[in-house]
Amino acid sequence: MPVKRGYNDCIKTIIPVRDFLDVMSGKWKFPIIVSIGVGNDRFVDIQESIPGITPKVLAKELKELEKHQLIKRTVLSEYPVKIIYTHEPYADTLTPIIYAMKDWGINHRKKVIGT
Amino acid sequence: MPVKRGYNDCIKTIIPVRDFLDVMSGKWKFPIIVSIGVGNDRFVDIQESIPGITPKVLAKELKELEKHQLIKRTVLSEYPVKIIYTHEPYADTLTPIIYAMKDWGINHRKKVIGT
DNA sequence: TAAATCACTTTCCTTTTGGAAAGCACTATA
DNA sequence: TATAGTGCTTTCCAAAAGGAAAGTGATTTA
Repeated sequence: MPVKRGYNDCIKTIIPVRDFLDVMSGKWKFPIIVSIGVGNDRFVDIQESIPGITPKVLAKELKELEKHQLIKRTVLSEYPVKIIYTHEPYADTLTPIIYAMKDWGINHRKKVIGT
Repeated sequence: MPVKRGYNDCIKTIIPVRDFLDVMSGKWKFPIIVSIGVGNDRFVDIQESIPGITPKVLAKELKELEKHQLIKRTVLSEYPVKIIYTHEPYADTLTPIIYAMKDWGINHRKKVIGT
């Protein structure tokens, strides 16, 4: 006769992981954070540093990152008007995750090519 | 006169980060990996351990994770027929990322509630 | 007056993701 | 024969994400 089974509770890990994903999911947010992190602070510079991103998507993602207090938008009233994007300190908390993803990606590419 | 500007190259980080995202992006893959990791090996157990997931989505994501050699699907010919899902060793390479995401999520929730 | 620069915005469209509800195939037991 | 358990699949649909291409508005220089 079948033994009664029951699932193991993992909600204490799943909830924070999903909190993280709610903020940082999608194809573009990490590339944008990385680009700003290396010093790209202008819209067009960020755009050119990320292959394939369109201005529409970049504008939308920048707004979301600003909303979550990961980046700051500053208007400089010079000519031509400059707008610069910089990291808020909170963005630095993502650094360990970025390195972990980067390491995984490097290893994964080796694995896939090596197969 | 405007100073010539040029973007900083961050492609060596962006490429591996995107390789990672190509495999692991989406709302459900990490929760599924976590659930299997704590010992849920049956379809329905995994389903019940992840709030909100539907069987359609779970089936699709399990196939993708299997394709990427992160989990293994094993058929046990008992009655009733059992199918169990277990981690491949490769799934363990995600552990540091899962902990980093979890820590970030816990801290983020504190920050948001505390505001 | 025309052109250039910058930082986007707008429109239109396709693709991907997610979700609700029901159904199906198999086997075994009552 | 009817019912139950397991692991899905199917259908239909809505929402979100992504992309191509062109346009906008403010300003200043030629």
